[in-house]
Amino acid sequence: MTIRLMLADDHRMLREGLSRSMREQGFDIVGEASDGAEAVAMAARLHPDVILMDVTMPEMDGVEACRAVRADLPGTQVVMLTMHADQEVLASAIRAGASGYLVKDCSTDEIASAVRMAASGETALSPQLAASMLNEVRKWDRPSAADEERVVTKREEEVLQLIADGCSTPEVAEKLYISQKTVKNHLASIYQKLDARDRTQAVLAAVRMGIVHLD
Amino acid sequence: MTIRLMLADDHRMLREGLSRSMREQGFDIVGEASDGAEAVAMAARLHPDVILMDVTMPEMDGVEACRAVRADLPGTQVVMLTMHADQEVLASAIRAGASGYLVKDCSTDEIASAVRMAASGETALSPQLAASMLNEVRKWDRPSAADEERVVTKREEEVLQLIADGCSTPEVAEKLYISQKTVKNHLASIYQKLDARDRTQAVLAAVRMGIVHLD
DNA sequence: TCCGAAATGGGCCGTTCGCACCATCAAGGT
DNA sequence: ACCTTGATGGTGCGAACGGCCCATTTCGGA
Repeated sequence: MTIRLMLADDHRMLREGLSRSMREQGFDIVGEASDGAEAVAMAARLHPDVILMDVTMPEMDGVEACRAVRADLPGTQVVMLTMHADQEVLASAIRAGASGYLVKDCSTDEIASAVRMAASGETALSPQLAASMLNEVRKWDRPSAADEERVVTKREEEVLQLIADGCSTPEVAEKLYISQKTVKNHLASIYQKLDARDRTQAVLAAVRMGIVHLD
Repeated sequence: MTIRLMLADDHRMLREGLSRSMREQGFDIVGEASDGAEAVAMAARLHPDVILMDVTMPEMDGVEACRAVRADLPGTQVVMLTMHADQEVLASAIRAGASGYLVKDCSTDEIASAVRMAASGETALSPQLAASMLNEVRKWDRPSAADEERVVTKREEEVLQLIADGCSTPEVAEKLYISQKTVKNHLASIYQKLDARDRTQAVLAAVRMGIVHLD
């Protein structure tokens, strides 16, 4: 019932250090690969429970290797290791099917914990990464947090929301009890403010800015 | 240099237990509130460094209270406590300016760690929440990861993306080296598949489904 | 081998859109 | 008192749009 662990990293020193640490933690180190392609081939042969995989490797990067492994071996989980808390890479890794994502300066205990979680089907990521993701979420929110500094007026916002909800100009006019011309005037004003040239761009810009919401 | 901590939770038992634990961890518990409104008023009087705030409270919920505190007291950080790893609430809390988000069954050490991180301007969240967020990211990815089960064809997807990027029909035609008519044909096909009646609705539907991306 | 889907294209027609010009009226700030 | 802004409206024009008919070619699966 010991977890069969495989390592993939191009730095021998880190690999051997990790190997020793993980063995002490009670894992069975079944193999070590020094690049992505080798990792994929070795995994197909050894069917490890979990692979600790570096992101930056020669031949094939860790994310690609992770994708390949996940496609071939559903029973094998992949925990990514990286130098920096980069949420871009994190997103790629998640999409590639990684079960965890750790920055390299985390403790042996943390790595062991992440591996055990991965083996039991759970997901883990370093606190640093979590914080990074939170900052991302915050960034997404910034525009809509600009409460009173409205770029578009209340009425224009209503028009935009109705357009986003699927209304045409006549329908918007009907729902707001105004003429089609007024709706067009509001739209023209919106186009200027949001630097859009048609309703499609205006609605997309509004969505990006959090002015309107998709249901 | 000890951190001045305030607690806000409607359950006396939990509050007192937390108070004792945090005192043992070396924090200075300056106040305890039993609902959101009281928490906001007390925070304005005491100016704590960090508030440990429950999400579900009478009078004013934790998220609202957090928003109020963050608006009044820039120097006071808020760490949210919750029963469940609900990413909806998490997102709200983040938007309200929370510096951390913990599930209630995490250890005293974890709470203490999160409070210290918050006090030093960092952000923390429980592993459970991290996993929850990862699942969200995965979910967002599912549609695009559903490689072969594509609702729209590759070509239609290209058209949609260009429209989303701000191109008109003639411009899409030019960029794809096809006639305007073909672009219209693709769009007509898209309208059927996505149940849209114009390009605006089609693009919005595609955005919702993760088919196209906003930059 | 044949069928269907995908991708390419044409023509026609009515509607909608975006832009140009404009006017009126109420509200709020200098 | 004046001026700006927001919201309401009008006319007209040319381009774009969406729906409808249709055809051809290519390509992979039944």
